[in-house]
Amino acid sequence: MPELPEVETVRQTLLKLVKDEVITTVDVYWPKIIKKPDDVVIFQQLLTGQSIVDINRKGKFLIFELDDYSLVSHLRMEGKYGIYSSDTEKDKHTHVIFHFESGRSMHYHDVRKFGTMHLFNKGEAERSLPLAQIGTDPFEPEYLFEEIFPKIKKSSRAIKNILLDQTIIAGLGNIYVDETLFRAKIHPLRSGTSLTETEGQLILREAKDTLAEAVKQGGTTIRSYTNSLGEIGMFQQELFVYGQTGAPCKTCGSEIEKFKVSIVVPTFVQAVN
DNA sequence: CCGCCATCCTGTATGC
DNA sequence: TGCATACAGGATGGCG
Repeated sequence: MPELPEVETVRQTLLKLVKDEVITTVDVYWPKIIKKPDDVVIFQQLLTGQSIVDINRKGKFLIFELDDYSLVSHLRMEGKYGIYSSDTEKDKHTHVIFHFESGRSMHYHDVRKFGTMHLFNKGEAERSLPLAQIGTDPFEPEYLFEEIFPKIKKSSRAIKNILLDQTIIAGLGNIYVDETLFRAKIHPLRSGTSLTETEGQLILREAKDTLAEAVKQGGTTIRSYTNSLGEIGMFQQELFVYGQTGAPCKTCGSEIEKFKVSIVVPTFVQAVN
């Protein structure tokens, strides 16, 4: 559920809280979250003594830059990081705790346990899965029409599904795809092959603009999302269609209707008029 | 190569 | 009230 703007908000908030912290020990309560290395004990050993130099982001992935390693973290639907004093009890849904020399600790909390962590040697993260397959993020310089539109144009899939495909554009999920297509006035079921260059340019521009506005607002709070200070985002006030089923359209006043784009990648909502 | 689908999870909502 | 079922959703890997 956290998409690019929410992950970016977490990155900025968390960096201020943990920059230069030094990891002493790591507790892992749900080992399946740790995807690499295979052995969780090795994961814990490698992290010991590492300091957090920086936090980067690619699409929806957070990348903790340590002295010798990069820790790639995906929050999936409900993953959250919070900072506490080290004597704070873990709660039911805390699955990983990073203890710091300062006496504070960073808890990874994830009700659905879908989040993932991959630890790589420095420099190897970008060319390894999962990052290796991830496409351009709209805030990277490679976010160019001539790079991306050909990939859209050759796909027979619905444009909504194409925009959700992280190998083509990184960072969009259901919320921002729905908002982008509404703003671009492109129907979500239009096939990639049917889109004109003008429409493609419009979609890519609206995607970036929508994400940029959402980052400014601190993201969108739907259900449980908050940043690492427990703060909610404000972009939900700006939503035209996502979660607006039954509400009047902000541009034409007609009722927002919901329909399913596909079983795997559900729901789009839009106004009828 | 391409697209579809199951899988991983559990809290919340809905149906009977 | 309680139980059963549906639903939400990102990325991966397997299949046709």
